[in-house]
Amino acid sequence: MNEQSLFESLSDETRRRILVLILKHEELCVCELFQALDVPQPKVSRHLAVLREAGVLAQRREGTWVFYRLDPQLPAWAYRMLGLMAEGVENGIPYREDAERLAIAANRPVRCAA
Amino acid sequence: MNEQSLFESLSDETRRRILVLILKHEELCVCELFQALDVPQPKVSRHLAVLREAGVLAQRREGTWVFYRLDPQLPAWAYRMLGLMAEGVENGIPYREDAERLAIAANRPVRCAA
DNA sequence: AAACTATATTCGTCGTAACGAATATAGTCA
DNA sequence: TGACTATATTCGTTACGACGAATATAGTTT
Repeated sequence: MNEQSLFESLSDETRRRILVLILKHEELCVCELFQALDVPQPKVSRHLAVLREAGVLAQRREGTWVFYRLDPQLPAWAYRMLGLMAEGVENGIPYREDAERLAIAANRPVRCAA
Repeated sequence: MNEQSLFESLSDETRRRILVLILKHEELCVCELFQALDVPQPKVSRHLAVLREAGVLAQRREGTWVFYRLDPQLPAWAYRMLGLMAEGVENGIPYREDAERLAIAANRPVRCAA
């Protein structure tokens, strides 16, 4: 991760919305994200690529699904910064609606309890 | 301050350099800033205008000098985020050099001790 | 008033980021 | 193999941000 690409990542609202959801849910797949944000799938994929190439997100494939999570190599200060970002925005528009749409999204991958 | 303009502000390195210096020194004038960053004065003024219009910085005039400081109305989460940003970058290039150039800048306004 | 210092703005140009639309790739299952 | 699901990429266009250069404004001093 380099500093410039981290802050460029945060300058786009779609990417902040993705990050806020992932911060709260640890790991999400593309189909959960584009339904939650209510945007076209290619748009989410392009922004996920930006976040991946910036070293902010890491990906993991499982069958046809691709799961995204925070890159474990993210420096501590950056991780804490993302937490404050989320704290600052998560109660506003459109973040609250994103969380609600995620809850009712279709075809979500099954997750084991603990 | 609105969220979008805050993060847009942080996406430019020149603006981050300005913010890191102001976080450490409370208040600086334009002539201190452009000497510390080693960039043309109009460039610093333009970036200061962006930060001011974003609600990140506030200004105060004193004679011909204009001093910039953090906007006191900045939300607490944003203020703490800027602190983490500074912590993350201040030991790298070009932030460390900025601090050194500020220390030897010419024509700095006189400040009273305490 | 003129001269001087400090700061701000305008202008024209250029690079780049985001977009919708279309299409391509990867993996699964019959 | 072919159908199907999930995800990624390319293409052409458009909007916007940053820059250097030049100039304007504001305040001070004589």
